Amino acid sequence: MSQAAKRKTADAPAFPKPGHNHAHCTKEALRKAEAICAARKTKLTDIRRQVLEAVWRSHVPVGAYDILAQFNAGGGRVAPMAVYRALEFLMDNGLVHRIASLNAYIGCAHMGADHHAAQFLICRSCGTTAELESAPLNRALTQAVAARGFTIDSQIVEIIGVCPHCRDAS
Amino acid sequence: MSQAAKRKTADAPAFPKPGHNHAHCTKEALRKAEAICAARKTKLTDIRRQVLEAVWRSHVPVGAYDILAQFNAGGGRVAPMAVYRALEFLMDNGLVHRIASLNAYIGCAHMGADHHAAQFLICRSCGTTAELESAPLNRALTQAVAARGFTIDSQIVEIIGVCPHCRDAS
DNA sequence: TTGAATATGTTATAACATAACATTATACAC
DNA sequence: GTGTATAATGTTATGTTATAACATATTCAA
Ligand SMILES: [Zn+2]
Ligand SMILES: [Zn+2]
Ligand SMILES: [Zn+2]
Ligand SMILES: [Zn+2]
Repeated sequence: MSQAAKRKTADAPAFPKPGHNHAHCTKEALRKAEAICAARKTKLTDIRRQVLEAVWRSHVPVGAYDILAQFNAGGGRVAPMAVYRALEFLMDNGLVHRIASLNAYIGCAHMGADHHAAQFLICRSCGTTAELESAPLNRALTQAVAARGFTIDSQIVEIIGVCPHCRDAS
Repeated sequence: MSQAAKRKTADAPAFPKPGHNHAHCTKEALRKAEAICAARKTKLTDIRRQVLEAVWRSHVPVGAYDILAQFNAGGGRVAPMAVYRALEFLMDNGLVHRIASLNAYIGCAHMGADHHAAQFLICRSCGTTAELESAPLNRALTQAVAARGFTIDSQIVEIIGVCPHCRDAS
């Protein structure tokens, strides 16, 4: 394998496939979340874990009220605040991202990498959303912003399009 | 002037200054909007023009209900739908952009350039928001996305930070 | 001039998010 | 263990953003 190919692969992990073993994604996410909270001495309480699990049900961003509906499906009585507070905790701890263009939330695919500067690919066909993580893109962005004399705090990068699996299926 | 400096200048137009002649910005925007609508054979009706003017009151993105409040300040009775419909028209015609991270709207700084793929710098201090328009950034983004097998439809790029004027003032 | 398309008016409601304050749980010093 | 401070959750209400559905008016061309 060439160096170029290696770099490309490193920059471009696979887009989540329709039939993949998602139980594994979820299990890993929960495991890492426990580890991160332990390391940070923050508490992954019941409701926070449940919200994290709800967010990891799939690779499609989920709305706060969708999570709420899941909780209350069996006659529960959870209030919106509880969900929003859990989401805030999870975002503060780098376990979940908010997708601004969808008003929805998704599990962080790079827990522990300490990036509050994620970039997303959002399939408008299946909804699957993946983190991009491209070093060249980050460099270009940093440079373009600096050239304008602007000091960057945070960023929202959400690319809407069609994922490879939906493209191949059509 | 060197080629490099020219390129940099071309890539990095000035961030809107606090004391600039904003009446000129507004006037130009309205003039271009008329021209674009004429060319596209779409109608810049009264309410649409008024919403466009409201959006151009400053370089700070404005919320739909803020626009509504302006209209109704003198005892008017405009409904939210009217504002949202006008905004939809203006966005469809490339005259206004939505800032997803703020749920707010801003006049397009490059009318006629046919870019539904704008990128924004948002000052968290003064609120001033400018379009970025960086060719290297666009190239990096296109390439990073293509490397993932993703077909891009549209993008949301919003960089939050501190503008040069606020930085210098602090 | 009449019919189709476009634009606006009107009412209601959906969808997303936070404020404010009460209560309960946890941890830690004493 | 007891008190006490902090963190977490519960509860109620409300704020904010956006759209659905249907009625009416305007425009424009055949
Ligand atoms: Zn998965
Ligand atoms: Zn897809
Ligand atoms: Zn101006
Ligand atoms: Zn500023």
